[in-house]
Parts: sequence; structure tokens; C-alpha cells
Amino acid sequence: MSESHNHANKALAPRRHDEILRRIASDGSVSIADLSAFFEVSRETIRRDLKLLGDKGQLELIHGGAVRFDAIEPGLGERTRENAQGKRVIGGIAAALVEDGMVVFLDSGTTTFAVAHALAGSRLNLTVCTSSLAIALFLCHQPNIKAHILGGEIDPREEAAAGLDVLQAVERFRIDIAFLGGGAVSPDGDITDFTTAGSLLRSQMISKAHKAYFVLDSSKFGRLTPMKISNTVKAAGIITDRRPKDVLLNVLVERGVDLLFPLR
Amino acid sequence: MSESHNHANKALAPRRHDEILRRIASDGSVSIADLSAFFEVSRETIRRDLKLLGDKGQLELIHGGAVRFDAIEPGLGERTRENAQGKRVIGGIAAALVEDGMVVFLDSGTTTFAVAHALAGSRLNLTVCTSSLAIALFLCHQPNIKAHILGGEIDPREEAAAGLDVLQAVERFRIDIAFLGGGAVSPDGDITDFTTAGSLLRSQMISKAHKAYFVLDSSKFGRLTPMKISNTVKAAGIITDRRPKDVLLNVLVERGVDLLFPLR
DNA sequence: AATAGATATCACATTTTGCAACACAATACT
DNA sequence: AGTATTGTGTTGCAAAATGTGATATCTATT
Repeated sequence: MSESHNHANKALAPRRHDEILRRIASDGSVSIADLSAFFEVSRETIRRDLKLLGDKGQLELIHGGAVRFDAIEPGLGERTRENAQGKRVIGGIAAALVEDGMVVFLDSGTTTFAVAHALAGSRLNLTVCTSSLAIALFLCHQPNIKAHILGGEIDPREEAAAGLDVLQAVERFRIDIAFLGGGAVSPDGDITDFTTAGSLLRSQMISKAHKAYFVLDSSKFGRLTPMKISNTVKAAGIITDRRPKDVLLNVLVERGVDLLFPLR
Repeated sequence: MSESHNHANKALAPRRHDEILRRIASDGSVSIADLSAFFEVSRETIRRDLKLLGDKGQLELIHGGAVRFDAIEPGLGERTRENAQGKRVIGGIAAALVEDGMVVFLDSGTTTFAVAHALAGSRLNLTVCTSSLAIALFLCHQPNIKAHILGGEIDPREEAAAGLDVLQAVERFRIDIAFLGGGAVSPDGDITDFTTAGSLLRSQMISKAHKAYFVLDSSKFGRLTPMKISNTVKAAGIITDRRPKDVLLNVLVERGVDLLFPLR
């Protein structure tokens, strides 16, 4: 009942979690061996801690420890192969929304690249406008597609034009349908992004395009990234490859978001 | 936080991969010996890391290490190898004309790509503006270079932005020095081009840039292509890899063209 | 082309880590 | 009180990562 420190004991685990997150933030990674030595607890305990934090999307589990999310993010070629199947599915759904003669905008990102593949495979005659160098390079060789690149400074991580120039360049287009990437979908249904520039471009596309969809593979759900994309869900649908968890799904439909995923 | 710096952190493969990719991006190559010493792991381990990254297409394995993977395949790949040596020479001469802090324009084409390589190899801090997707893709990963892409419709043959949009996009830049490609140099000293759009862009660059040079490897001399680049030689120099025949050389100097080629 | 030195490749041994089931203690709940 | 819940530790075994050494291959230098 009324023992001496009822709150203090409870704080043990959270204290570890704090320290773990602190280390992740400052060093980019932690190892189970180090942590279990530091806290003088068994490796299993640390493993459980990490699993818990991992499920909350605060870090990424790897063999022998954990790393910061964005630490594993940069590799572009890597991301491409990651969940390739899911991305193909998304590409298919997206392409089905497109009609002959449309002007399509494709954001940078590996999932949107999958959409590009699907569009190339369709026989639709399209004009595609993109900020991604790789997508432009790929699509310009497709006979059914006229590719446009948006000008601007190149962000090496995305291999795509970024910044204010892009916002201006977009102004010159009339976009029928836009497919946007995003960093994550937070547990309360906000679509978020890694950078300010990215989130700006995306919000602008939502208001600019006749229709706008986010393409987000299932690994993005429940994660957290810093920038919120304003007025996100107001005008946009989300295309994904797996039915989200019920909690999240309810939040999203409640907000009136169109949610497209394969029936399985 | 007593002991925060433990770079002797155990293993954590992704951490190594991260560092390896970082080095590949910034230095262009890594050696197994260096890496195994740095991470204090066996060469085998590094070898396995590299193989893994290599299989994912993030780098290219070579004897003793790995180098950056230049993803320049489609169509352009062949032309790139053509007279590669000559193009390297031209790149070197061109890079010598560039000074720290300049804003450089690079036209599309394989010879200008060689210039891009040379610029990347120099330690100069530059802003490079180009219409070529491949050049932008390559340069954006160079630590000393800020890459800009000019927006516009993509010409599949050149894999570069073309058309009126590009002419407008260029207007927004102040260019210190421009390196232009070209289809051919006619026997009477005119620089000519394959397309109208191309010749337009090039003439515009000549008047727009503070200095403008054509980079033309020796195979271009004496050829003929349809479009004449107006006011060509007025303000431009020509960089090439071999001294042209005397007849042509005389015509050119008579017109007051700066002609740069290696003394051999 | 012949040689030496460095590097790659392969198979196998060793170490580290992951996972799951269960035991045990401390705490919370009614 | 008793019982459920939660957090931790322990154990055994499977899986993964790493190290080691013998042998094959490459590169450069002569």
C-alpha cells in the first residue's frame, strides 16, 4: 500500500528511456551492450526498452542496438529496394486514378518513383512534371510521356530540386493530379515531413492541383518527423499498401481523408 | 552524462554503412584497408559490408575498395566512352579557367559532363547551373558544389531540359562562366547545332554569361549540322583536345576566337 | 612474362545477438 | 488479505555477425 517511494520506482524505466533517446539524438546510435552495462541491467531489459521505443517510432531497431530514424534514411538506392513490393502496389493504385491526357505532378521520393513506373507501364498519354532528377531521367525515355523538370537548387539527399525556386516553377503549371511523398503519418493523423522546404512544396501542391494524393508506404505510419505539412488532410487522399491499424484509421476517416489501400 | 563519447561503440553495421556511404559521396572512393583500421574490424567484415552495399547499387566494388557508382547508362553511356581521353583533357583545361566562388553554367552533353568531373575534382567552391539531368545528379553529391537544375521539358536524346522554359529559367541567374556544347564546327568556322532550341539556348548563354566557352572534342571539327548558332564566335572561346588543321585554325583566329588546346 | 606483395574468396570456428518461455520479485488493484 | 499486473532476470537454443587461415587471384614492377 503506502510504501515509501511509489512514484520513484515507476520512474526507473522512463529514466532509461530518456537516456536512450538522449544518446540516440546526440550520437545517432546506441548499442545494447553499452546500455546494459551502463544501467547495470540485463540485455533483455534493454532489448525490451528498445522494442518499446521502436514501436513508438522514436528510433529504428537494428542488430545489436538502435539508430536514429534519419540516420538510416539518407541512402536513396537503399530506400528504393525497401518494401519494393508495397511500393509497386501503391504505384498501381495511383496509376488507376490517372486519365489520358492529364497533367501529373510527381514529388521526389522512392514511392513516387514507383508511381512513375506504373504510369510508364500504362498506355496513357501524359505530361508529367516533377522535381526529381531520377524520375525525370526515367520518364523522358517513355514514349507515352512528356517529362518536365522543375528548376531549382538540388537537394542531394532527395536528388531533387528544392527550395523557393521550385515553388515558383510550379506556378507555371496547371496540374490535374499530384502525387506527393511525405516523411511520416503521426499517430494523430498528421502528415509530416523532414524539411521545411519539402513541407512547403507539398502544402502548395495540395491547393494548386485539382486533386492531390499522398503516397505513403506502410512503414511511414506511426513514425514521427519534425515538420507538419499544413492543411494536410483537408484536400488530400492517402494511398498506401496496407490497411493501417484501426486506431489510426479511425482518426483519419474522422478527419475526412480519402484512404486507398488494396483489399488484400 | 559521464562518458558520452564512445566512438569505440560496438559494431552496429548500419553505422559503418553510413560512414562508408558518406565517404563514398565526399571522396569518391574508399579503401578496405582504411575502413577496417578505422572501425577496428577485420577486412572480411568490411568486404562483406561493401558487397552488401554494392549489391544494392550504392557503390561499385573495385580491387581494394569501392568507388562511387556513376549511374550514367542510358544511351549517353556509349557516347561518354567515345574519345574519353580527349574529353578528360578538355575538362582539365576548362576547370583551369574557373575560380573559387564562381557561378558556372554547364550545357548538356558528354563533353560538358567531363567538365563537371573536372570541377568536382577541383577543390573550388562553386555554384553550378545546368540543364542536364545527369550532370545535376552527379554534381549534387559533390561537397564543394551547389547544383541547380534549369526547369523545362526534357529532351530524351540529351536527357536535359530544353525549350523556351529553359531560356526563361536562365534569366534568373548571373553566370560568371559558361561551358557550352555544340554539334560541329563547319569548315568556315561557324559553330553549328542539331536543333533550333539548342542553338537558341547557346546563343543566349553567350550574351548572358560573363565569359562563354564551347567545349568541342576534335571529332566535331569539319562536320556539318543544320542550325547555325548566331553570333557564335563573337564572344566565345573554343576548348578542344587537339590542334585543328591549319586551314580551320587560321579561319578561327582571323575571326578573333580564343582557341584553347593542349600543347602536347 | 615473371615475380613479389597485396588483395580476394572460401570454408569453418567463434562470438555476439535475438527470441521465447518461464521464474521471481515488486507493485497495483478490489 | 489475496490476486493480477508489471518489470526483470535467467536459461537454452537459433540466427547473425565477425574473425581466422588456407588458397586463389589480381596489380604492379622489373
